[in-house]
Amino acid sequence: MSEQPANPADDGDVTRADSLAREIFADVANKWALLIINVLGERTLRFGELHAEVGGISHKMLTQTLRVLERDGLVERTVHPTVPPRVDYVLTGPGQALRAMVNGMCGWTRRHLPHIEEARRRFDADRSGNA
Amino acid sequence: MSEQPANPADDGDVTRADSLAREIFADVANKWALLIINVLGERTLRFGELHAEVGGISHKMLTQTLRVLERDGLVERTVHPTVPPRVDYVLTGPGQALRAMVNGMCGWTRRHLPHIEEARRRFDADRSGNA
DNA sequence: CGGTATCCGACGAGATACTG
DNA sequence: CAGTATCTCGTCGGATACCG
Repeated sequence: MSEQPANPADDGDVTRADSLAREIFADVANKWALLIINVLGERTLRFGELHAEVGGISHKMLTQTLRVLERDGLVERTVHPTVPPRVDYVLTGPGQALRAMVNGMCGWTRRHLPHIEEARRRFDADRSGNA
Repeated sequence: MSEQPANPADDGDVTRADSLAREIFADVANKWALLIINVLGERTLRFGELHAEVGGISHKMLTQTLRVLERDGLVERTVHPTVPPRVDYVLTGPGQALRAMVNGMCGWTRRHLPHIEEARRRFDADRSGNA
């Protein structure tokens, strides 16, 4: 990520690593993935609990996003062969490291909520004036 | 954000604030917005410079995302009435605070890149086996 | 150079129904 | 209860072209 001065000597691998980083970043930098990581917090949650705690996410998107996170090794999925079935999700080490940042973002959102709300009003007011 | 125990007494405002938080979070929690905030870093950049530094973003998405960020008061847009026109973008206070977290995420991506790459290989290998 | 508008394909994402 | 499959539609997002 970030700046690559594009050293002419070491081509062919920097770019590969960079595109991979982009890919991973895209996996993680979306609304649902971040919300899931956030609610997963420290403790293990079942599929249904996740569904309830995230709120507003469809059954499909939840499984889908969870698979991506599982594939990237951010969450661990444990299937208990009981009936009815029970599946637990828990953050891995890297997942928890990421969660710290996501938590920061959530805190940021809460802290700056008034500021942003006002910024929006001003912005919207300005463009009504000279439409 | 985070857990609202849903106190039965104070309805009607928590939910409004919460949905607003969701909205803002959604504005910010997407690939392009985060990448823009990241490259904007500390210093002011022109539209064209941003376009080049982000890399892979279309003309349209750049303007579009910038407007959202401007509306939420995360970036400040300054138009110089010259010819050819020149437009500068810079992070506001809240924008810089957020950038810190985004930077963290980028660092995280770089650090865990090998781990994730391997996790992916294992995941993909496993499901080839019992397809 | 920066922004807007339009067209259009591709995927994101919900609803529903079925399996184990 | 958890997951997959299919169908559908809305929106994201790229390409192009035109204004200031």
